[in-house]
Amino acid sequence: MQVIDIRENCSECPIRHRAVCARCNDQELDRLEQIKFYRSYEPGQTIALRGDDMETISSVVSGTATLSRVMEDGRTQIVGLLLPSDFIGRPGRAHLQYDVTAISKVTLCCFRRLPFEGLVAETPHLGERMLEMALDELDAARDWMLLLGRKTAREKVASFLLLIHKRSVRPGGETMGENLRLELPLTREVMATYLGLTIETVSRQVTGLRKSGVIETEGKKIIVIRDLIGLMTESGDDDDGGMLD
Amino acid sequence: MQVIDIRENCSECPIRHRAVCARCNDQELDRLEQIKFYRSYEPGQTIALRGDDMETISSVVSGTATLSRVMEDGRTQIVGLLLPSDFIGRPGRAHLQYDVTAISKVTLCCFRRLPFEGLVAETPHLGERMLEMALDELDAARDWMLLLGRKTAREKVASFLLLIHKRSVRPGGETMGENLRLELPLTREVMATYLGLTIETVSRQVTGLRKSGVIETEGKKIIVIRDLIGLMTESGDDDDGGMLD
DNA sequence: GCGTTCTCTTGATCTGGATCAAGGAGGGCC
DNA sequence: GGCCCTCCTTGATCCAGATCAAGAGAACGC
Repeated sequence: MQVIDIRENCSECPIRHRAVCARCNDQELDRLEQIKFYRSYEPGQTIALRGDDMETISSVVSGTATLSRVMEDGRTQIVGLLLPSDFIGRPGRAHLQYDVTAISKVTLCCFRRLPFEGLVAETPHLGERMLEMALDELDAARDWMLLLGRKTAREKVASFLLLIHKRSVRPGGETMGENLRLELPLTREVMATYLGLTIETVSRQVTGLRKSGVIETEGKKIIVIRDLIGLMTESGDDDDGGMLD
Repeated sequence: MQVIDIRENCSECPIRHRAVCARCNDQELDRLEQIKFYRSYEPGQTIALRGDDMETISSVVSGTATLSRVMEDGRTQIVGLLLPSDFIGRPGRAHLQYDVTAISKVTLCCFRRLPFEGLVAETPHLGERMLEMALDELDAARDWMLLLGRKTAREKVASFLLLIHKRSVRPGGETMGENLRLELPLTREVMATYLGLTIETVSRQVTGLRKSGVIETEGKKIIVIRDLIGLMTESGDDDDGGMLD
């Protein structure tokens, strides 16, 4: 792990309008800017472990990390993917509940917890945004509960590809809606751990989706969606994908 | 559904110190008291459906309700149990994401959404408490993801009994820690829908736990925990059960 | 260039939990 | 009391996905 000295300007930050600071005005942003610092991690590196003191909380600026829970015998479930703008840690709790691991090169924008909590108390925009983000994550977690509890392996893999598609469209909005070429930020193993499957089953289902013409693969990490509607059908979700407002 | 006219006194409310209003002082409570009203529902009754306008948000005062997600072909996953003090609805979103169903007689303490949102904006204690509750629910949802994705049927049923045990101890704290006689507020079918299992598997696992001496049953709804440590072992969780602060 | 290593794919077999199919056991109601 | 009706239990069988096993690429170091 590396602490980076360069203090970049918040107003040019790539996650400025989606992160916890999204609603802050210039003055509030100044205060955050004064206490922030950056850290970065290499692929595979542990960012934090369950039970660790959470002295700092942070936002993902770039890269992908996972939030996971491990049973004593080693069985592991990823309970959240952390993509740019996602938040790590929670105010008011000193210990982390999950393991956090970088799966690509990750840069975090960090704050010491106590000063940040003070700022939240004084800055309604920050508290509101934290609540909104927590509720969005709660909805995402509950959707994932449906996936884990009731979907078939095929539906799980299709749903996962749609999730990556949905999240990869957002950043700049470029070529919006037709960004059908996905670069998976995860290995098959991470996918399996997220989907509640084994690596072999994930591999077979990707092959199955390819053979049925819904997707194409280029190497291991690139998936091209050939038939978005077909993929949505395979995912078992009702068309709308939920969320109208 | 029945709207109840009697305006009970908040300060004597059974969920006063656990619900969304837990942190409010007397003055704040007065303001809430002015806009609240009660509704009650019979077992099996639908409280709200996915996509409904959420004109009111509410807290569960008594009884048990479920939050569930249904696939087009009928497969259903319960994504949350709503016990007394739990909150239904979210500020800032007009449409509900899940179906809400009463599974016993349920009484809700309701607020119209827009006035409530106004109050949240002016009452930091309310916003803070909402954030805390949302984050607690997020942790619970993530723990459930581990259960759904990785636990065996036996572990799921044992974990469920421990969950009910944990939640049934809290209310008054009476006979704390030794409240080993559980009255299940759910049928086997609801348990199965919550655990990502079928009703037959739940039944077999309850029988299995009984035959191994960990629990005893009295009729269908009463479970007596004979060996709490054994039940924890069967649940597959590490001993501590997490959460130290 | 060429092992070495890591990840992914594919095949064969096994198994936990689903599904299909009968009862049993209360409990409410006349 | 007796008859439904609902919920639960138990047994028999099936099957999706796990597990076990063996390569096949691709990436990397030297």
